[in-house]
Amino acid sequence: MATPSAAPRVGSRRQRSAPVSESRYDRRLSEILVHATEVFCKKGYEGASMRDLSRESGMSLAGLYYYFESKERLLYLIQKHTFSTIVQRLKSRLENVSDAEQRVRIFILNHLEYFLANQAAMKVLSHEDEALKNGFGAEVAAIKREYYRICVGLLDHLKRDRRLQFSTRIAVLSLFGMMNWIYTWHNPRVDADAAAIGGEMGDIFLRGVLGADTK
Amino acid sequence: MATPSAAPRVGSRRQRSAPVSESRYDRRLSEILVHATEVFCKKGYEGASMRDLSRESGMSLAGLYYYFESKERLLYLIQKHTFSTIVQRLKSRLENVSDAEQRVRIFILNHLEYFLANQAAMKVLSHEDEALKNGFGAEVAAIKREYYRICVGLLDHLKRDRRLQFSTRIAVLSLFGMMNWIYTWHNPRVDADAAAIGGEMGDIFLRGVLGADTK
DNA sequence: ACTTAATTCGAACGAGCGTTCGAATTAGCC
DNA sequence: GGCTAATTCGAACGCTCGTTCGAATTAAGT
Repeated sequence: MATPSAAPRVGSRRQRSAPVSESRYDRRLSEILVHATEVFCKKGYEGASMRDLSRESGMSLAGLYYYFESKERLLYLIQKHTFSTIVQRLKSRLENVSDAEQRVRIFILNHLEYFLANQAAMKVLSHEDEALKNGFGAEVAAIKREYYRICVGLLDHLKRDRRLQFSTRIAVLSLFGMMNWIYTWHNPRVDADAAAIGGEMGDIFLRGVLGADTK
Repeated sequence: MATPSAAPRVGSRRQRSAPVSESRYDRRLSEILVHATEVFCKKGYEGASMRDLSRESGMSLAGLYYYFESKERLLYLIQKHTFSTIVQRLKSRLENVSDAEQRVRIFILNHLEYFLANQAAMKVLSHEDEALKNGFGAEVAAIKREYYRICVGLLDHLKRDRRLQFSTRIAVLSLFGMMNWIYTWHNPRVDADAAAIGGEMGDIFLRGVLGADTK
């Protein structure tokens, strides 16, 4: 989960960008991140205390600070990793597909699959959107903007191809709304899997925008 | 904003259900609720302190407790009032319309109009969904369920009328997602008004579900 | 086995939290 | 103007918060 590798004290940044093998430090940090994600998901960022995180991850309160310098940076690490991963997977999946409609369907499927497979992390990402201040927030916001721009690109492509007319902005944000809202209602014991839900949402959304012919 | 009227100490509930004229107490409580909504919207329920609320509303910290017995009850009052109002407005607007598609459009318009006219309150309602514990939470959840059931009813009506086939649950929750997500992106200086956005969303959503003919 | 560096922890810090209480102030009524 | 009840407030309560520090423990290299 954690990219850096093999340096001791917090604050001093790691340098090797290609970690040959995951160090002990990295593995432990990843574990903590997983537990922290669960706690942030359950109690919210503000509502979760460092003592909660300590209890959940089985490490002493002070021990946590060996791995990151503040609670805020912890949230940053979770958000950055989650978002980077979903963008990277999307890009790789889009590589071999050129049909405009198929590309939108892949976007939806990728988003929902990752969302449901990593519900806690994605809830933290969606729900704690404004929790990070200044520098931390800006970096995550940049990834988010890139992700948003990709979706805009896909829909503009579709619009051009089929000569459609609709507001790309509203369409993209509506689609994100449909998908992201899932964290408030999805129940794995009741609801279908990502492929099925993605299919239904894709049907509704795509019929919706494809029906918007040029007058 | 506050329904009760004309009793002094917190805890003792008010009785007159038809307040002839808004008492001083009610007016002051409403003011506090408005300011508190703003603060909860800006900093989140957990992130906002009673001292923040005191500063914003211009009343001393202790003075606030003359009007409600806890921070949690304050959130409850805000959520309950907001939700009740939107449901009540919806019902009155639906009274004179019988066409199934028109009724869905009214639902969307009502939701977005109220959302954009009371952005702070609706963000608190959407974002602080799980903040209330036990009793308080249950009562708000009941209103929410009623609102949800109304929307299910509208879509089932549409399905029956036009002999469509789609999952009502997914459709309803997708629609709520599209609409509620607006609190994360709407910018009054850039984006259109509720009628225009509601039109676009209604087009996408309705073409989406209306296209789902029985095979 | 010994040394050095990496990791973990108990205990404490000051600050801020939600809430309470009794006294002070104000408004409404004769 | 004086009385009563409604309203407001300063000061403090006990508690939890995020963070720090120095010492104790563990792992790694020789």
